[in-house]
Amino acid sequence: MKKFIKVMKALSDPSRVKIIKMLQHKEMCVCEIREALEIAQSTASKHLKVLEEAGLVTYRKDGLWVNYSLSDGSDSPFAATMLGNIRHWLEDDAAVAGLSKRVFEFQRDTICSRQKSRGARVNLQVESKIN
Amino acid sequence: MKKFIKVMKALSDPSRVKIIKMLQHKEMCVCEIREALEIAQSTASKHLKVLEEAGLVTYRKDGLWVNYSLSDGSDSPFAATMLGNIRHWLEDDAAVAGLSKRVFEFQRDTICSRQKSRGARVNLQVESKIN
DNA sequence: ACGCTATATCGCCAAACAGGAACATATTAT
DNA sequence: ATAATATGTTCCTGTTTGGCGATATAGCGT
Repeated sequence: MKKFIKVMKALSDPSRVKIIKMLQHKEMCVCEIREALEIAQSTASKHLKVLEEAGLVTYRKDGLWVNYSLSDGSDSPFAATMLGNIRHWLEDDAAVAGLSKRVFEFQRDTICSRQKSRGARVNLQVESKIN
Repeated sequence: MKKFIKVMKALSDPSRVKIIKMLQHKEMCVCEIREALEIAQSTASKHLKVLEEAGLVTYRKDGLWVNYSLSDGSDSPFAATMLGNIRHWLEDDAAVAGLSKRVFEFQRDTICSRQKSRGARVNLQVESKIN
């Protein structure tokens, strides 16, 4: 029961559901998710922890970055089934559709300060938050 | 999204999940549910309202009693799918299994003061709570 | 080694929530 | 009409939760 409740609780928050919907399209690091949902970094991190503990997402460390992706569901049959359901669900939701359309625009190279390729800095959002 | 969140929130509480699992076996009135879960009447009533607003259960008034049963899911596709999933899930959960086994022992005739048939009063629980 | 940076964790606050007791409502029986 | 009673509603309380800022941690480049 506890595992089931954990999955349901994890899916009871719009931000977390949006994260799941975005991860359907690509692996994402925390800063990309933060940028997409326009929430604080600590908030994004906490949401991801909740999803991870429910068995809905996994992470893969790549140097400084932590790449989150949907779990294969081997941890929790509840999580596996829910991920399957949610894949089809909410496609017509305005917020979800908007994020899905823009999901490939959120790239760590342009969002975060440290750039793998030395392209121009376009991280206006980050700078404005500092002031 | 709001409807989806409502269903997930409704299923995020152990008491509500137990109610769903019991309703798989039979229609139940509030006092039977209260007795089964050992919670206050107001708490049971509130839980049922949450489930009803999520489209998971319906009620049918029968005089003084209100009989709750699982929704057919026509209101919410999310609710319909979840009810289908939960039907198989949690069967091996200790608390759920215990309730399923005893679900037919919780009868309004013996639990509540007013008896349809004028059998002996066996509502010891209610009386003890009054003292 | 040292700074820089992406992420995790901690402390805090406000809102939401589960629980119960008390009260309000509606229906039945006398 | 009056009493009895099953359920809904309204407070109140303690706990949980989502949000943020600040700090700690870990890995990279110099």
